[in-house]
This record gives sequence, C-alpha cells and structure tokens, in this order.
Amino acid sequence: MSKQMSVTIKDVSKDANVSIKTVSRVINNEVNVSEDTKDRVLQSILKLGFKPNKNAQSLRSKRSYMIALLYDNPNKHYLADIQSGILQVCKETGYNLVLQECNYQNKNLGTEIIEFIRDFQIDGLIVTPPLSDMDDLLASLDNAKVHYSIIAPSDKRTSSSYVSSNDYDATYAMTNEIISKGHTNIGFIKGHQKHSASSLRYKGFSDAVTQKNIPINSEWVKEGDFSFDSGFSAGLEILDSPICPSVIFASNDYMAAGVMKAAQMKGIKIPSELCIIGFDDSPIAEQLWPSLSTIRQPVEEMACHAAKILLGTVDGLSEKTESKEFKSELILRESLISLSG
Amino acid sequence: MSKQMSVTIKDVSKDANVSIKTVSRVINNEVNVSEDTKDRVLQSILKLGFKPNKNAQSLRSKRSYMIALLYDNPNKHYLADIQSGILQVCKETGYNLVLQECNYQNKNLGTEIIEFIRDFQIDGLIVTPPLSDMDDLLASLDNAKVHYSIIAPSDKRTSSSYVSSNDYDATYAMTNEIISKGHTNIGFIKGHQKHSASSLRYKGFSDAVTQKNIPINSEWVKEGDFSFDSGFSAGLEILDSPICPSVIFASNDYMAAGVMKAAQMKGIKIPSELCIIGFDDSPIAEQLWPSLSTIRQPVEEMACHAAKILLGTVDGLSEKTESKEFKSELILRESLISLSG
DNA sequence: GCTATTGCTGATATCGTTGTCAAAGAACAT
DNA sequence: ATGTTCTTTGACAACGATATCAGCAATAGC
Repeated sequence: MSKQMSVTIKDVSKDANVSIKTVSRVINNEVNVSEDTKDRVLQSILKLGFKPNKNAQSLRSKRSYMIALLYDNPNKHYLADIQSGILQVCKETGYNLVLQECNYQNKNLGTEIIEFIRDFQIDGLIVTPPLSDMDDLLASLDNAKVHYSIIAPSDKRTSSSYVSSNDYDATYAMTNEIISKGHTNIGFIKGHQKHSASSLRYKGFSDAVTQKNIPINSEWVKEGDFSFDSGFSAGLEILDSPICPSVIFASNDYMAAGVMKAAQMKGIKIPSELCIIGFDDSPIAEQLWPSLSTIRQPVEEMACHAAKILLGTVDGLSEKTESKEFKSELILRESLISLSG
Repeated sequence: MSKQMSVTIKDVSKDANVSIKTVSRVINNEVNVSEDTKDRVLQSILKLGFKPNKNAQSLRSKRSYMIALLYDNPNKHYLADIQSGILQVCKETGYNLVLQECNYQNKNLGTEIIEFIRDFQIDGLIVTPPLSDMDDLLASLDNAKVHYSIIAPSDKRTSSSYVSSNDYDATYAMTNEIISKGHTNIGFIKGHQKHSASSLRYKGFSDAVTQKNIPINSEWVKEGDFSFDSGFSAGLEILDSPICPSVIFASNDYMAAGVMKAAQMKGIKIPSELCIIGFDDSPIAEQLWPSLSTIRQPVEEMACHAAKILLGTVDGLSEKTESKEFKSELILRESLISLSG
C-alpha cells in the first residue's frame, strides 16, 4: 500500500484476463458481453475497488456527469429548496451539481453560459426563474444544442422540458376563498415584473374578483419585487389610503411579511382589522404571528422532477421523464378570518 | 464553420508556429518562455478563441479546478450566504463550486467524502459547521492529504486553515448590554449540542452574568437545536415558569423568532414585558415586529475568506491567505429596551 | 457444403492536455 | 578554443478512459 496509485481499467483487465475494452463494455453496460466474462469483470472491479476516472471518461466521451443550476434569484429559501430537490436526484444517479449564479441583465449571458458549458463540458442545465422567462437565453441554448430543463417557464408550449405550477389557479382559488369570507375590499401586491409568475398570480386574482363583480381599487394594487422591503413599503402606501382594504393579498410570503410589519407598526390589528395572504408557504409564513395564510407550492418536488427530466434526456441509463404541472395547495392559517361586522 | 470542433492546443501551436508544449507553457504561465514567443502564442490564442479543455487538463495534471462545499446544516440562509461568499471567489479565479450534502451521523462519512474527491478529483474542500467540529472527519482528510479550509471550527489550534468568529466575545458583550439595561432575570436558549458555537455562545453569556453576580435560573435555560420550532417550545416552557424572565437570549434568530411567537400567543407584550435577543442577524430579525436585537456575523465575508485560503493552498497562482478570526457586531433593535419599573 | 449473419472479443488509435527529457544555442568561465 | 552552465524549445510519452474496426467462432440460410 505504499503506492497511492488508483486502480485503472488496465488493472481490472489484467485481473479479469480480458481486454480493457471489455472492461469498458461492462462499466457502460453495453450489450454483447457474455454473462460469463461480465461476472468475471464485475468481480475484479469489486475486488480491486475500481472506480472509473471521471476526467478520462469526460475527455473521451464528452460527458462530465455534471449538471449546472442557473439562477438569479434573491429568494434564498426558494433556491435552497430547489437545490435540495436536484441534489436528491443527483445523489441517486451519481451526477454532481455545479452552481452558476447569473445576472439576468447581463447582455452576454447566453454566450457566457454556453462558454461555461463548453469549458466544463456540463451535461445539462436546470434553469430557474426569472431566467426561465428569457426567450433569447433559451433560444441560445437551443441553438447550441444544450440540454436543459426549465422550472416555471412563462410559455409552456415553446419547450418540451419543464416543470410548472398552477399559479393562476392558485390565486384564483385563494381569492374566492377570501371573497367567501365576506371580504370585498381587497388589496393586491404584485411581484417582480420579470417573473412570469407575477402576472399569472395577478390575473388569477383579478379574474376571480371581476367574476364576482367586485371592483378593483387601483389604490390598493401595488407593484413589488418579491422582497420583504418592497412588501413593506407597498403595505405602508396601501394603509395610508383614506379607506383601507380588509385584506391584502401579496404575491409572496416575504412581501406579505412586509405588509404585516407595516400594519403592526401602524397599530393595525391582524387579522381582526386587516387580513393578510401570502404565497409560497415559506418558513416565515408559519413563524409570524399571526401565521400567514398562503399557498404551498411543492418547490423541492418540482426541482426533483426537473432534474429527472434533464437526466432523462442527458443520460442513456436514466428513464425518460415527462414535463409536468404541479398543483398548489391553499394553506389557511390565522391571518385570514371572516369579515366581522 | 460547419464543423463544431473546438480549438485545441494543437491548432494554436500551428498558428503560432511553436510546439504544443510551448503553448502549454504559456497557458500555465511557466517560466523560461521568451517574451517574443509568449506574445505570439497569446495572439494566436486570442485569435482562435482557444480555451483549454478542463477535462484533459484534469486528467493529466490531476487538478479539476473544482472545490466542494461540505455541509449538513438546516439553516438555509446561512448556507446561502456561505455559498455566495465562495462563489464570489470562484468567479474571480475560474474555479467552480460543487455542492456536497452530508449527514454528520453517517459512520462512513470520511471515506465517502474521500471517495467523492477521488472520483471527481476535487481540488479542495470547504467544511462548514457542524462538520467542522468532527475531529475524526478532519483527521481522515488530513490523512488523505486533502486540502481544505474550515469555517468556524471548535478547536483552532489543530488546523492552520480556518476562519472563525468570536462567538464567545459576542454573547459576552451582548449579555453585558442586557445587564446594563437593568435586566437581571435572563433566560437563555442554547443551540444544537453538536455545534461548537453553542457552547461558546452559552459560555459568553454565563461568564458575563456570573461576573456580575447574577444567578442563573436553570428553569430559564433550555436546550434548542437552532430551529424555529425548538425555540418556540423552549419559549413556551420558559414562559410557563412561575416567574418569567424579563429577557430571553436565544442562540440564534430562528429560535428567537420562535420565542417571540410563543410570547405573542400568550399575549405577552414585546418588548415591554419581555425582551428577546437573537444571534446571526438573519433576514428574519429585521422582518419581525418588533425587530430583533441580535449579533451580526459576516458570514458571507467569512466564506469568501475561507475560499481564498483554500485556493491559496491549492492553486499556485492564487496568493496565500491566512486564517482569520472575524469580529461580530451587536445590532440593537426594538426587541431590547431598558427594564421599566 | 458454402456463404452470410450474429455474438463476442481485443489491438490500437484517440481525446487534449501536461510531464520528461534531451537538444540547440547563447553566455560565461577557463 | 574548449568546457560548463543556463535559457529556450520541441519530440514524444503519458494520463485513463472510449471508439473504431477487425478477427474469430458459432449459428443461420440457401
């Protein structure tokens, strides 16, 4: 054991008394290897503790066994959930995950990413919002024949590999829930313009109220950017209106938390004087008091599925997986009650 | 441009009319290349858009230009900050970051990690708590001659490559701040046993009160695990005591948030009836109402520094960087006020 | 019985770099 | 003029895998 040399395919071939090519065949599960030799090779592999050298494999076969996560998202919990989901699949399949932080305003993003993929021979990408909405980026990727799967794209028809959630249906349903509790004065805080989810969520809300003939008061509709601070200032603005709504529906939980803080600072009691609704079921939703009613999206599962889709197209061994829309779930907690009086 | 072949060192060597070895010398900034030929080669590289193939480099030189982040930490914000810090340095140096989630209870962790490093020829590791406290793991790494740098290790003397924070000093100072505001009935919620930070933080607290001859009421000292839920239940227990403390100091912000929720559910007013202190200056600290007094650690900077240390030992080009202890900062917000009456 | 097909196997080239080593020329000392 | 050292350079092997292609049995088809 004085030599720290690692075991190579050559050592295995000697031990099993076959050619290196045959060992390679066994490793890669190729057909046309007799059961007999296959067993012999597998035994030698086990005996010697052989592990194929990934770099050599990559060099020759142009595959790196690495996928990258593309993101430009300030929501750390969201990202962490995405990462967990992907890592689960990676662990099962022996792939590895590389992080690639992007700036969606970067003009050269497409070329830079393609360069990155070439440099490291990354096998595939998982694209997250808001990058999933950048058609020109996706076009560059298509053009360069890069494998990728998208989480929550705006336009599902353009791409065959995606996972999405039913943002529209979710806010639509939640809005009806709000209305059923007797509320008619409802404020809404939109999310970041660049996220397709923002417009979908708003549309679900506005369609629901419009169908019940409830007017939308434009003073109560503000634009945020999914951050706590933007929710906080939007909340202050709305609560400064001459007449206040009895509910504010924010497009995510962080903004809802901002609204809650704004209300509490103004001495407005929640939920008796103001109900607040969020979106995402972030940990903070349950940690606030009163706890936030919100909408749960199975983010981790979605990421898991996205990784499976990607590896299905990239890896011959993995089974093919279909695109899928995930259903959201209404979570009703303390911050929403029936309108009193 | 019909052929999608990438430019290799061979093409460059032809274009510059030198041998491939000379091109290699230029790429790797080796000495003993005349200015003249160096310029010529650099020009050709630029002209042809040559990028060395990382897999070939790795295969031959046994370096992958990848470092891995080892973690087993449920605190997603903490991890996200760590990742950001490391990624900054990676971006500058051309390295890439691979994530490796671990289970600190896994008996074979050491061998599995070493196997992972061998498989992907990972150049170095950054080890985060609680893994940074596992002496046997670090011993395995030393034994396998793996390069690594540690974030917040328990015992700074054993390792030369680490970044740490002054947890003890920070809680000591904060406790004095609390006492200076007239409080003598102080509760404390410890963190996860396995984290060295937990005992350091508690010791800072207990030393400070003991020095002022303030007794520690064991009913007000609970053990949590850094999670919101553990803080919540510890909070409930403490607040069920016959006499309540006027301050509860939690070992991190999530547990502090749990205490706050527990208090608010019981109708206890914060901060007039109960002050709450956290640790970490997580985003939630500012998002709660009243906002949390806490202690800020420069986590992202620390991670940045840890990455620099690692690359200094791994990469000949990067400059050597020293281990460092980072100073924490007291953040005084609404949740701590002077004792009234 | 002879050719065509199929299944299994191995020799050798190859991927794109870096490492080894030797050679050529310049510079310097004797 | 000669030997020694230093600088600069290139030919070729090597890293550890996969790809190509050819060879050899065994089976099938006529």
